[in-house]
Amino acid sequence: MVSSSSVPGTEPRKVTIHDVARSAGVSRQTVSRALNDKDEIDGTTKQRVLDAARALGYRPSRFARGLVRQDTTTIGLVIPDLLNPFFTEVAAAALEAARSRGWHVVVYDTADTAEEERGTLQVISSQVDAVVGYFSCPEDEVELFTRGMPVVLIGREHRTARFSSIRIDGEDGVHAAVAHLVARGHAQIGMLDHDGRAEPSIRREWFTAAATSHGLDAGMVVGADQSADGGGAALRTLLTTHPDITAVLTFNDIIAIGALREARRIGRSVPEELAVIGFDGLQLGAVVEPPLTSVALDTRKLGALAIEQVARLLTGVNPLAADDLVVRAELRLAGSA
Amino acid sequence: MVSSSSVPGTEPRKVTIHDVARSAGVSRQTVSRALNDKDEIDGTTKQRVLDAARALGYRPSRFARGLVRQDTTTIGLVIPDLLNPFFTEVAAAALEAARSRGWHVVVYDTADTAEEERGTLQVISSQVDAVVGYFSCPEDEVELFTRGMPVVLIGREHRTARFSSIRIDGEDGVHAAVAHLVARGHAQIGMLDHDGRAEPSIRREWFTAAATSHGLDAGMVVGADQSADGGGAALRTLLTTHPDITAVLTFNDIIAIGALREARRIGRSVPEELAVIGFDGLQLGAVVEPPLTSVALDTRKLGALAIEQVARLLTGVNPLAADDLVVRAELRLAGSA
DNA sequence: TTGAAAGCGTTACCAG
DNA sequence: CTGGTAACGCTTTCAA
Repeated sequence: MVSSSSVPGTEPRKVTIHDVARSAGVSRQTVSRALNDKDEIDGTTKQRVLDAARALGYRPSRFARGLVRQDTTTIGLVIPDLLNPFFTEVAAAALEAARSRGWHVVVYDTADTAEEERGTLQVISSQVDAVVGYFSCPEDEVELFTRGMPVVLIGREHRTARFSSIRIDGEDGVHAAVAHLVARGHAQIGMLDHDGRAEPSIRREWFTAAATSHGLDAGMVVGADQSADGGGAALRTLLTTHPDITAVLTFNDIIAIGALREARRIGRSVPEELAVIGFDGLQLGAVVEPPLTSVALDTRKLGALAIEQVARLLTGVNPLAADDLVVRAELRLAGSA
Repeated sequence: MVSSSSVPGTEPRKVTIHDVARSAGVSRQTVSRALNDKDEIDGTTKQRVLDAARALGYRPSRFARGLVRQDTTTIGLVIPDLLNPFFTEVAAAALEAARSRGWHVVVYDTADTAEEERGTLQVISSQVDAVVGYFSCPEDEVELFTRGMPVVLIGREHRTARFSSIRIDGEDGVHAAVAHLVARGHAQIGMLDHDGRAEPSIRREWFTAAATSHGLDAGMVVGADQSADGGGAALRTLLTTHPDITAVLTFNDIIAIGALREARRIGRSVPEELAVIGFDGLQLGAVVEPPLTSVALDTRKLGALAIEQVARLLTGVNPLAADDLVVRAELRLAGSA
């Protein structure tokens, strides 16, 4: 697939520490000392070595160095789509948490395809010490490739989990959202769910439970494509079949933003004539008009928690139990509901 | 799930290929063969080795492996703020381009601080084969730490460049934007520039040139904080001092989106009473209402070009010249102007 | 089919 | 302050 472009003879042999040593007329040891800023070296010698190194364009091999001093930790961060603001936020949070530990993070964007995901799995184990992220393929497969390497799944809404996984608990948040709407006098509440996956989302289940507990019809749900356009289209569909709906919850903020836009287009003012509540609490929700009310997730905590668990798994001390690997979503009021 | 003993000080010595070999009663290379799916091995032996490896929780050292077969390329991607949608898009593009080459990408988010940038520079050279990204510190410093490693700067709007750098050329795009506004009858056009850096931005220079060439007042410029709120505040300031302004260009889309929101708040309809044109052409511009007209950059091309140049630098064949390392911005009409 | 030996490029540990 | 020598963990010859 990828042709390794190699013009014969152009490939310059890699300059090693040995070459520098010879060029500077010292031993490899001394070169190492000069380059690593050790004390036990004469100033003149050091300068001579440094000059030689520069002249030769020498760069130490990260592999050789890593082999001998086993102190660098690199984790692999696997996300389905960096352009999806939710994953962007999680990634940023994970990067920050990793950086504070001095870790390096290799990021893999699987483009939401099983193929890329598989490709990533194949290569990742030879590049990192642990994996954090999101996989949609069967856990067996993930386990197969990651071997004994620590794996922390983020926000995977699955029931079984052989790995550590950070669970997102939106039950209370969604309940609060529905309660809020009811308190505002809404009696017909719909939902724009996530389309695509086979089974109904767990977020929908939360909605169903909350609506039911308030004695509402929990059946006014349509699937939406995971995009703003998808949210708009879904809202249109929903209002066609259920014209008396006055409020909608959505699978996530992207869909909610699309619904917001659609509402404006069809002339229903928000929140007066249509209340909209998203899910995720993205920063993006603050730039739309009106600002989006959302069942908000603390994405920084999400990322930080994942990295924290990786750290524990890596050292083998006190890994967090499933009950502690939870991030709870909370209703965050803004202008749209 | 195997939990390694969680007693402090019990840090288990790393399992090496040697341990597996001994456990399976074979030599090290036989283990290597089994693990790497080579043909020259008996099925039974292979299974025995695999079992032993699994039982011991063996994972090959990526350093040792990398040392002996030098075939993996890892590049470092340095960005100021992953949460800034512009950099998100660039990062996604770079990831995609790197992935298509089978490269790994270590991402560093410098949080827009000189300190983190410096920290990154210190460690990056020992982790990657080349660097792509954005630095705000003096180029001398960058050079000092990156040694002879290929470095490609993205969209750095500086005049001097000792490294390869992808230049963003918005001159024609901004000219087209101003021409468009003039054609629509706008005679008072302001700009919301980027605040913060010392010198005026090059984007402002483009605006000045374009406005002047149309015989307009190019002096109606205020600085804006790089955020939606900043854009809103800046618009307010601008309209206070120049109430007759009917159109604004902005340093980037984030600021423009803030301006859009502010316009709605103060009751000026867009584009009828105030035309707004952003810069960058972010996907984000499509979800606001009205959709944002923008001098758009092809961020995918930006990322792809950077990776392409890294590839050439790495192999040493035909590196692109400065003239080819340019991404031109183009006016993309939408609803806001 | 398997094993012994020779590196890969670097740093750590002792000598001098 | 400097230089041998021995790892580090793995893969690649080359023999057996």
